Amino acid sequence: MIPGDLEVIDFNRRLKSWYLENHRPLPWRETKDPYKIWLSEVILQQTRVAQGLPYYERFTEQYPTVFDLAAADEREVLRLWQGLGYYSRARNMHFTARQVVNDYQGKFPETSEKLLKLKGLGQYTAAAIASFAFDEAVPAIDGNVYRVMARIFGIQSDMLSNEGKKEFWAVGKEVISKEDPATYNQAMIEFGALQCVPSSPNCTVCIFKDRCFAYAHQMQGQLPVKIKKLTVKHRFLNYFIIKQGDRLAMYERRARDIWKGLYDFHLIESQTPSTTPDSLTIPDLVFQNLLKKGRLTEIPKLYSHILTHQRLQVRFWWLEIPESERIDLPHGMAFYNHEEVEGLPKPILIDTVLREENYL
DNA sequence: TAGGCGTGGAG
DNA sequence: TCTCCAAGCCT
Repeated sequence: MIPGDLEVIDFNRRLKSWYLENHRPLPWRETKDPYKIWLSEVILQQTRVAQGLPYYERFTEQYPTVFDLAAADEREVLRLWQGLGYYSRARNMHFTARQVVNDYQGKFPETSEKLLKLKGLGQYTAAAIASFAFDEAVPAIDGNVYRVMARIFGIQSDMLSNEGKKEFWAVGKEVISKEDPATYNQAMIEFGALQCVPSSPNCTVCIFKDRCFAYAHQMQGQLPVKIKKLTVKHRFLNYFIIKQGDRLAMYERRARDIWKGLYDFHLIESQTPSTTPDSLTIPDLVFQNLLKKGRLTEIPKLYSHILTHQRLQVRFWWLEIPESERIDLPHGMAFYNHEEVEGLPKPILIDTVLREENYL
């Protein structure tokens, strides 16, 4: 199934001509600036173009150069990232911007091997930047490309296993155009995104239908092979929004857990869905004290929030403290006024609740 | 190395 | 309501 030299030339010619006619005009394709290409690649990791595009516009506007990004506070970067998910991408991106400024005089390394050393850049992203910005002939194999390669070339090894990845990589190195690797990589990705789509691809109009393994064997639904075992954990979260005047008590999530670096409220996790605060175990003496001093109001709506590997059932209470009370907050918490709360990076769930409660 | 890490859209 | 998944990476 792996094409010979002549087939590779024919494959590349067809692929490139398809790309030139069909590709979407996306802003990061209009530049050779490695900084902007890097931004776009990090934003687009596990993210659809439609979702990432507005973030790319905002980031390039707010931080036109790597120096601007390096000079920003991490909190500010996370706030701009809010809603995109996988927040470690933003933290790593900020870290790497500072490294590029401090260790590389603001210039990105120009080979995939060196790019790979930077935090937040894996095999795919390093190859993408190296080929798009510096025309290095390395295959950039993302989910789209795995799918295209598995189907056309009939590669049946598990794309999520290390062995499988090696095989795709080896074939990719054979097939990539040495004359124009940048366009080859863009074209493979775009072909997967527009033509060779995951479900129900329209193969009758495909330029490769005469030489596609999956089409010949009607295995579009079976390829690529992905063996994944995902266990979804159920969690029950109980949030107390401590409010005094217009100020809310929030704290930064620092543990190795979801939403690291983002801000939320006083949280009590329970093993079962809770109905009343009385049924919760409240070990925190400071918070027990607060409960006595404040007025507790339940937000009746039960929120469910779905992450890749967790299903959250979340209940919220307002805990309003009279302005006259002088109080201590649980450890690590601080009060933020309305404007500050708006400016803090928050999980989308927290932002949604504050909007529905007409606070934001 | 396998499991953790968000959010939103589509079927 | 459920499943899949979308330009993956880190530990």
